[in-house]
Amino acid sequence: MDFADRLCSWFSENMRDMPWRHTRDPYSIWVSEIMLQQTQVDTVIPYYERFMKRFPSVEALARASLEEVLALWQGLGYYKRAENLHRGARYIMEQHGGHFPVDPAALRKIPGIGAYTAGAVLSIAFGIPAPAVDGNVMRVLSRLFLMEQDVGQAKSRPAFEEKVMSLLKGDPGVFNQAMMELGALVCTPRKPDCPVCPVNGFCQAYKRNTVEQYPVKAGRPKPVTERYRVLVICRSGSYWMEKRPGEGLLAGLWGFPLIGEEQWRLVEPMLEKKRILKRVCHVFTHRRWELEPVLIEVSESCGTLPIDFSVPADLGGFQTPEQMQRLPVPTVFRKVIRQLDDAGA
DNA sequence: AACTCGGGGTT
DNA sequence: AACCCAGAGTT
Repeated sequence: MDFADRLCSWFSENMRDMPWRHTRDPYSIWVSEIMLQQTQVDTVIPYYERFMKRFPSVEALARASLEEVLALWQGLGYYKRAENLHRGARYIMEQHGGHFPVDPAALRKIPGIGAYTAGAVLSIAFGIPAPAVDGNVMRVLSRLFLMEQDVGQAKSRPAFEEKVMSLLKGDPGVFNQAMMELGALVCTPRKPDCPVCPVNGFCQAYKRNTVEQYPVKAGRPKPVTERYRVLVICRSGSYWMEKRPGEGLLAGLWGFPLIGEEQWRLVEPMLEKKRILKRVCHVFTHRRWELEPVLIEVSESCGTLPIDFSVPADLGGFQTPEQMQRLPVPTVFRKVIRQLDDAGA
């Protein structure tokens, strides 16, 4: 039995059940792969179920509004993925008559499909031998072959893709998924379970007892802390929310106005009804927000606040709790809303 | 090549 | 607290 035989036979007996493993429909595989980018399987599953129920086909997704797609995506993170998925559906309708191209170069032109996702769709949906190299696969390969390339660097990718192709045999979709499953269940980042690994006989790092020295990866800088006051402006039971700018962090999502300390010092003395809520902390990959929410009650337009209440309704407005529920509001602002609820507001 | 872009699970 | 996750796009 060679490497692929052992790997795939282990996979057939140990693979987890996932909704997208019951189909080879390219649209279904595409949606799952986009959601799974930098996101763990158990986190994705409920989002995937809801998404496929609402948008069962490329046509259905292409017809939808971006707002509705973002609303289903809220809480999943990396919201550009949702925008690209939506754009991609319209692109596939217009450029390919609603059918997925079976060609690698054509797939790569679809927004949001990069080297990994193209390989995943080609192999899983179409059975084409193509490398699908994600973080799991790089870790497995680096241990198998003592690969010293930094897995965080783009220039390392070709070496990993070559190794995959040298091992690939049988059904490419099964093989690629088996490699990822091995990385997720056995060849884990810390404390890998080498004694039960079906391919430990092929693993050079296991042979030398250096498994935990792989993969090689440069460290990340710590998130930078930013502090803001959050203006939670209440007018007769509704709350002021704004659509964030189209670029940058949490682009296009809805939230409360954030102001720095210096601006707060100008506004704070002029406010009558205010109430400081419990601090909210939220960590992004490279930033850490420490938020101090301030509940402010106003009757009419409050000129002392640095807010323009006369913007178009699609850019900002007073929202009832029910309306807030339907808007795409990222987790950090949901945390603020939670403090509001806890405070009995 | 480096930076940006979320949120949550694990250890 | 550190690390990682079925990565891609921009600069």
